[in-house]
Amino acid sequence: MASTDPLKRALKKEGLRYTQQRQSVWDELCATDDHRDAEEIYLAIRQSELHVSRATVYRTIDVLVKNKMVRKLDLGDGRARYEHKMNATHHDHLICIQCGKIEEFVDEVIESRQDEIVKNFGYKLVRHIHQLFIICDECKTP
Amino acid sequence: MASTDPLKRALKKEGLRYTQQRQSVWDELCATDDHRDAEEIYLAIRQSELHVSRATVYRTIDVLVKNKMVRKLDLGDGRARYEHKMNATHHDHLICIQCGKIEEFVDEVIESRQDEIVKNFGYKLVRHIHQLFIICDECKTP
DNA sequence: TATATTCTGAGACTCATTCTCAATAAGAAA
DNA sequence: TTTCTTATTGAGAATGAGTCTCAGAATATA
Ligand SMILES: [Mn+2]
Ligand SMILES: [Mn+2]
Ligand SMILES: [Zn+2]
Ligand SMILES: [Zn+2]
Repeated sequence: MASTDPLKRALKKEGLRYTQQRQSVWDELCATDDHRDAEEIYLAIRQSELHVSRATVYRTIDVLVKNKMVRKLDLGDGRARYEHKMNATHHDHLICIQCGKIEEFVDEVIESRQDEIVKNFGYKLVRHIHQLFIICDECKTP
Repeated sequence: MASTDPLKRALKKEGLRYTQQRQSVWDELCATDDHRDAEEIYLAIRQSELHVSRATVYRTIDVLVKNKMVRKLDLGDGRARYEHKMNATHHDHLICIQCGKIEEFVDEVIESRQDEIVKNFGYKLVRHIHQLFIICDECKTP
């Protein structure tokens, strides 16, 4: 019965126990499609009755990232951000350098070009980071 | 006579004084084409007779980055890396996830595709980060 | 030379993240 | 269920890159 539950499946695979805390971290990450940092996840869970520590939030996120349920983003502002990968396809990000707003983009031309570049070097692409920094409409002073 | 010296020109423009310490940081950054962190720059200068503090290394690098003489890179390993931009054209990086080796690439197709993506959103591209993580030949176990 | 201003270095500080370890909870076994 | 073993948790200490402070040193200006 646990095989359809991605959290339980991942924990079993890792030889880890299922706990309320781990469930709450995963639930909170899935609650929005935002790109939030660990503190935001921590505070959101604290809003509810459940008690979770920062350490547990970080530790659980690590498991989720390792099992490809969550993506970790480094947007250059000194703290990692996370987004769940439930029924999400690969995409990269546009970031407003003024307000931090994040938008997503996909471009097949770039994706295949990346593979080609790496192939020309004789390597294999493991992963990539592609971020476009812009100034969004609200932040543009006319 | 100072107008041909990029350091003196930048310092003048910023209303800052020319000092031995600032010269040494710039010299050390130009000494190699590597992508080094602040500690490496600091230690390299210390190898010579000149005394420089970490604070001054960081402060000087900030001035150089602001004046586009040096590029700051965030390769995801927790500390910033720097490369001088003397007679260097724009490029992005391939990084070995095993040994950290860095190689450079340029791709005009990707560069123009980026502009197009951003234009479709109605924005203007300020800067971008594009990193391809691979496993290099030496790190590949056959 | 005298005076005003900027720079510098040592080390304190910040802040996200990781670590420690005693108390607690999960789950296997009985 | 109760017991027993082991993993998990939380509080706060530790870490580490980078920043800040401030008194003394250096530089520019008069
Ligand atoms: Mn996203
Ligand atoms: Mn480079
Ligand atoms: Zn904005
Ligand atoms: Zn390698």
